[in-house]
Amino acid sequence: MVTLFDVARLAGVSTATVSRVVHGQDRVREATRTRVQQAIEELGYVPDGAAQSLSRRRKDVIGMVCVEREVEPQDIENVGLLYYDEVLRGVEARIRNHNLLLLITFMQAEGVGTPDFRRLDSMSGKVDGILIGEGFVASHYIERLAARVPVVVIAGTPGERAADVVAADNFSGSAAIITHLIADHGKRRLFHVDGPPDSPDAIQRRLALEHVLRGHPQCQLIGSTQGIFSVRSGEQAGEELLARHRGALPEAVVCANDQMAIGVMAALQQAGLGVPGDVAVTGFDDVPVARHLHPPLTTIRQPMQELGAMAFDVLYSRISTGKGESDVMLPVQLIIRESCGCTSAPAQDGK
Amino acid sequence: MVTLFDVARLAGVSTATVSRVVHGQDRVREATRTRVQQAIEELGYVPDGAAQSLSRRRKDVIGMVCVEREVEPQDIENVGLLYYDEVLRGVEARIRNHNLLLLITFMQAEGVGTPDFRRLDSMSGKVDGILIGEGFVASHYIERLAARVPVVVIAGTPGERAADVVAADNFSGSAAIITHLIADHGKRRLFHVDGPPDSPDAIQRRLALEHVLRGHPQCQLIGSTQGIFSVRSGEQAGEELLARHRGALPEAVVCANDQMAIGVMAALQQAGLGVPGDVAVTGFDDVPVARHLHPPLTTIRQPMQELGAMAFDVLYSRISTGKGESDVMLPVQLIIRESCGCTSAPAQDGK
DNA sequence: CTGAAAGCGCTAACAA
DNA sequence: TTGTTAGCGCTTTCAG
Repeated sequence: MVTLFDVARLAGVSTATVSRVVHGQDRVREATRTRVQQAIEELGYVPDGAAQSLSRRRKDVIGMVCVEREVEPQDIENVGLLYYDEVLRGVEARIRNHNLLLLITFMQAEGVGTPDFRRLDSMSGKVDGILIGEGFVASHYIERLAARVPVVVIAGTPGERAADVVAADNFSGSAAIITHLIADHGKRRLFHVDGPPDSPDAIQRRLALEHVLRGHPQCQLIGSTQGIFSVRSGEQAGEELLARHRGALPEAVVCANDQMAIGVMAALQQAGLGVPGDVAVTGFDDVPVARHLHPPLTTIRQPMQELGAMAFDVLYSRISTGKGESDVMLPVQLIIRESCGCTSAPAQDGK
Repeated sequence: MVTLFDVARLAGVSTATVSRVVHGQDRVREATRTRVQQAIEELGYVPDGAAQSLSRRRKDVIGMVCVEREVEPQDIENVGLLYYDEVLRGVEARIRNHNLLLLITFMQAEGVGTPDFRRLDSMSGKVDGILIGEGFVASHYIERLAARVPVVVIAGTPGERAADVVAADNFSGSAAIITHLIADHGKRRLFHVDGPPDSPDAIQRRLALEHVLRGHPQCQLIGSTQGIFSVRSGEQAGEELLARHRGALPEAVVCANDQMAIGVMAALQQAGLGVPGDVAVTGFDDVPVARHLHPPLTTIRQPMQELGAMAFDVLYSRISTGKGESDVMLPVQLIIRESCGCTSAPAQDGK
């Protein structure tokens, strides 16, 4: 391995000088600089990250934990992936600008057992701060991490003790889409495909549903079922709905996310039902494929990239200044397409 | 920051002993061990990764470079994401078993300019080995990295000088799907939506197309256009096709990947054409949503997770033993659904 | 403008 | 079984 020392010897200077030219900060005589640079080039020298981190007391690496709910590892459906993709993009964009690197790890939501635990600890020793990709990691867990490095939870429940939280305004979004169904389409009989009970996002969305229904006594929730945010679980929800309410179908199925909406639509169409003709369906998130579905999915756009970017900003500010904003909420947007019963997508769609 | 030394002092032992109990390898008297563990617990000690790496001369981190082609940063369509998701899963599964961590970075394919270059260098100083997520990074680039750590290229062109290459059998897959179109559906007039010119995958797939056509003189390629593997570029390809061949449509559109097939189908359907009624369409990759499209997409399944897993295995073997397999090719599978004109999906579909 | 030298926190001989 | 100690490669005062 080529070290600073090797370069220094070849260039006939001290390691301090080499370090200076590598970082371009301090003033070094032009002649010396070029000589050193030649040596660096010739040797193909690249500084050792571990040594730098140790010496600088700073890793220049941010950790991101992506929590997965998947139970059946063989299931082809990708659960939270589309979600993380987008969040990740937002984070990455920022990371790049700050010349940091991203250390990433996936974790099972359940089985918060020893192995995953140890992985997180190990991560916490290699990064300057940690982003938790979804807010349903146990608080004591978070506290343990936060004892070592700053932690920001994305899509978590505001009020986390040891960490900052950045989330989208799920409540308003959910209320908006349900109100659209009721007020603009006159839907009365609703069916709800809920998300996992421990998901802060799902909780807010459900609360909004209940809130809106309370304001519209003429409407009723004819049934509901719980999924795990995956396409497959949406399909199952659709089948269950069919089995239970074949005789008197709901007028609209409100899904807690797009993936499940995809599954529900598939199940409905499989059974020969038309969407939105026979039953309207709505999602939440506006994943990239939502607009390409048949019919295009009416949903709520979460600013997922912004979520990632904002989470990073908060984390970075904690890291560098020690200060941050403990609870940030980002606005969402109703995206009207056709699965709700609207006939053509208004300009809101964005393109 | 809590250090080994702090723990040692609190427990009344030397740092070496603490190190021993942290790693559980060496023999330590039971009483001492518990005393040390209590101290660790009390202080919330977690070893510093940088110091460990420096001392052990090993980072326990694998780097992964995801190359993106995206030109317009504002474009909502996610280009290679679905692809990387799957590959990443394969890699992650292995990483996890080996108790390593994953350092990940995204890079623009174009603009192989200074900024990205520096990011890669910086990564190479923080990892034990690097996985390049797609094979169209310039060779001299790869060589530079490979001078420091082992490098494995996923979906690259076999024969890379400085690195090992792991790829799917694109040629056979492409040949199989086109042959299906010609032999089983009697398609004669084909249109090709090609991938980026510098993509090894796209090159193999195109070569297979030419190869098959050569064997079927009665068939003709009525036109072709080049996309960048994104949904948007597929849409544009579809529009272009429509503009150029409205009068005499092709019988089938062969797309170099699923994303573009999605775009093509959207454009065709937008124009009132039926798929596969008026025009058959095929993809390549079998991304998770392929089966949920309308019609379900006939495509080639690349074993993407296996690609990632295999790439990791090769890399790991290079890292630990210095030996590896320089060119590995994984088999692919024809997935017949409905977009090719078949009426129902045979059992091949997998579920 | 450049060099010498003291660590950063941990590991791993080697001694005891 | 436990302690001592010499680094790992780099940054950063502090002198010169």
